[in-house]
Amino acid sequence: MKLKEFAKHLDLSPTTVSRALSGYPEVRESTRKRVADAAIRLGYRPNINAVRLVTGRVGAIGILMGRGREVHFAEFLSGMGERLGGEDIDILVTPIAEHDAREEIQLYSRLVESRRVDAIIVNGPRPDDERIRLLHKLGMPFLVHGRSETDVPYAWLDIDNEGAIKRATAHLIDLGHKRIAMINGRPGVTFSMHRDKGYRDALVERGLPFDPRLVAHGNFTDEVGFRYARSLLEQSPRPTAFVAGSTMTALGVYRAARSLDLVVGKDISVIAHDDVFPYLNADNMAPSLSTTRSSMRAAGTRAAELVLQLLSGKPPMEIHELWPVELILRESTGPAL
Amino acid sequence: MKLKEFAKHLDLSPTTVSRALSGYPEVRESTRKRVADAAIRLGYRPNINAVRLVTGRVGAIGILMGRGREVHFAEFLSGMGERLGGEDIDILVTPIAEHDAREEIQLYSRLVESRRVDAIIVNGPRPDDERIRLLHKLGMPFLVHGRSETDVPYAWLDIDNEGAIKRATAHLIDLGHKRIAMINGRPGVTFSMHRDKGYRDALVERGLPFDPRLVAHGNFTDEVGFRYARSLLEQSPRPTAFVAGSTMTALGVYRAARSLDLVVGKDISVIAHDDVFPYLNADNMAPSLSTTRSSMRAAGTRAAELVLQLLSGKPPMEIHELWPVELILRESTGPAL
DNA sequence: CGAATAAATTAAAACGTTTTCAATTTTTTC
DNA sequence: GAAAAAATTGAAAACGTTTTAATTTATTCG
Repeated sequence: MKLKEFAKHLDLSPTTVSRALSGYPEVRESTRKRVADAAIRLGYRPNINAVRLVTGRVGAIGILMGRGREVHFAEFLSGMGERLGGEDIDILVTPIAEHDAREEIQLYSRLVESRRVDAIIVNGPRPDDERIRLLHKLGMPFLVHGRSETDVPYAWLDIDNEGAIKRATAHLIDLGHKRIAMINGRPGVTFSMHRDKGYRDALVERGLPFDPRLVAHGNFTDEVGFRYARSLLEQSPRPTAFVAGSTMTALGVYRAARSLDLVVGKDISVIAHDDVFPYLNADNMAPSLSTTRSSMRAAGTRAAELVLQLLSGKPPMEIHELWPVELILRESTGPAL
Repeated sequence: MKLKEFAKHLDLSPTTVSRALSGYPEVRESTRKRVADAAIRLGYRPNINAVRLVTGRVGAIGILMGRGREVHFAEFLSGMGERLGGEDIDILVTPIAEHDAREEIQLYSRLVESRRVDAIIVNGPRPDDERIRLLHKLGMPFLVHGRSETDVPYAWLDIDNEGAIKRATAHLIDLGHKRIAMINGRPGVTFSMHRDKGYRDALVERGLPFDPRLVAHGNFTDEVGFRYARSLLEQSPRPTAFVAGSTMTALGVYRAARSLDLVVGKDISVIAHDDVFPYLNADNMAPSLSTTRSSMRAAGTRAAELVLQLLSGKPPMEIHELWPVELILRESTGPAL
């Protein structure tokens, strides 16, 4: 059913019907009601492509899904959905093979230039990020999940990675740990660097030396956690505490400890950052895992909200949000032996 | 830059330019080249909304993301991306709060009626699935990931859950296990039922009784695995083997065993279905986990391919694909004590 | 009551392509 | 070298809305 026939049914002009449905003020209340009812009864829906052509709006937010962080991505997406539920705005996901930075830039260009989306969410930003420069240059509204030092104005939402890890590390030091290992995220990404800094600052502030051999970088997988923890624990003297990038990594650290007959919470302490995944609960781990916690899902919800603000004209520079991170102590941390 | 100006630049009609760019045969090769070059040089791209309006095609595949299976979903999506890379087809993700079946149907209707997508992928089908009936009725091309008994023709791609679990269970029986527990997926979903059947058939075929108290259903989480395994292991006599729905569930089973000082691979055996997640490797678990394996990512890639076939006119009834599942034995399975 | 104003409605012009049908140009054939 | 056939190009009509500008209808006020 098209607008024209639908309007004829109602004995109204397409104009009025269109306005009634999109809630413009200049249509009489009784008319609006009549139109709305009929639309439901007759199942009329505007052709979305026609609407998009004429309004120039697409009704979609774009987001690239890189490989290696699918879990985080899914949670974030799910959070976005929570906010976007009633909004008639879609989420356009472009999967991408992370390795190729050039391909990535091309995909962004395509997304922008073919006008497939109204706004873009950038995740995993780097200190100097070409994507941010590109989007700024092309005038596409975008929100960065995380932060960058790229010298253009941009909207962002981030958690206080530096503060969180600093606090976690300081806590371990206060427990008497002297050799504290850090299994961080991918190198080169801002949030990893923030975490590195937090770690380092805590050491320096309390007069401990910084030993680069105690710091590792990699994806947030069980495997990476295991491999690094294992090799670190075989050193002598071995670290007595670990700061891990994710609960997944912590899983690997636990496994490495077990494989060497070390008891977590006693022989070694572990704190990990927890993005709060419904299927892997820090409370449920054995022993329960001390964490710095910030919900990825909540970030997604908020990010969607901020993008909507961006789209309704709020200047990017006014959208800067830094979330504090909780430190939750459970059984995996204890005094150094 | 619009088609009109762009055409004027080239001293050609919009018609010819349009044809040249979309690769129609009736344009001279030299002209096509000239147009293509100029398009790149001047940065001309057709306005996608105009194209969509006139062609009636959207260039997007829709998929709903339910809660509780985000991990699987993300892998599947990532696989789709692999196939859709060069295709200029987007993936439209609509997150949804799983609980509400009515909401779900509404979202499908919206997706179809507002013509937001050219095809839809349905996941987590149930034996009698209203979504499938709806999509069929509305004439929207769709592919089911999994199977259903809904009485309409539809295209599907599924793995042989029944055969896989039957083989796994039979293997455990052959090892001498008599009380084998099964921690399956959500109840009411076809694949869970197929797995139940495989489990049951294996028992019956080898003359073991079926005890419903040994079967549990729930989401694929560490927590569900732990809770059920723990409570099952506290029964007497306790099960000596577990068939688990996912590696995540197996993690919970491992934990439950450890909490009761039971050794996996010795005191109890565990086989789980492995959808192959990059961040949780069955080989890396301790002990390494025996699995029935089928890559979710590969399924996504293939699903994308099948949808493309559907869109190019292949009849749904000719698209039925059942994948065999490997059984990989590792350290978590051993003879019954 | 009639003019002035406000509210509600409509006709027609976008929006930027693709595609049908017709016209033109080029190539082939005899 | 003209007629016929084939190849290439172009004009104009869709596609289904929203929005601008104009018109009609209702209300207010002196």
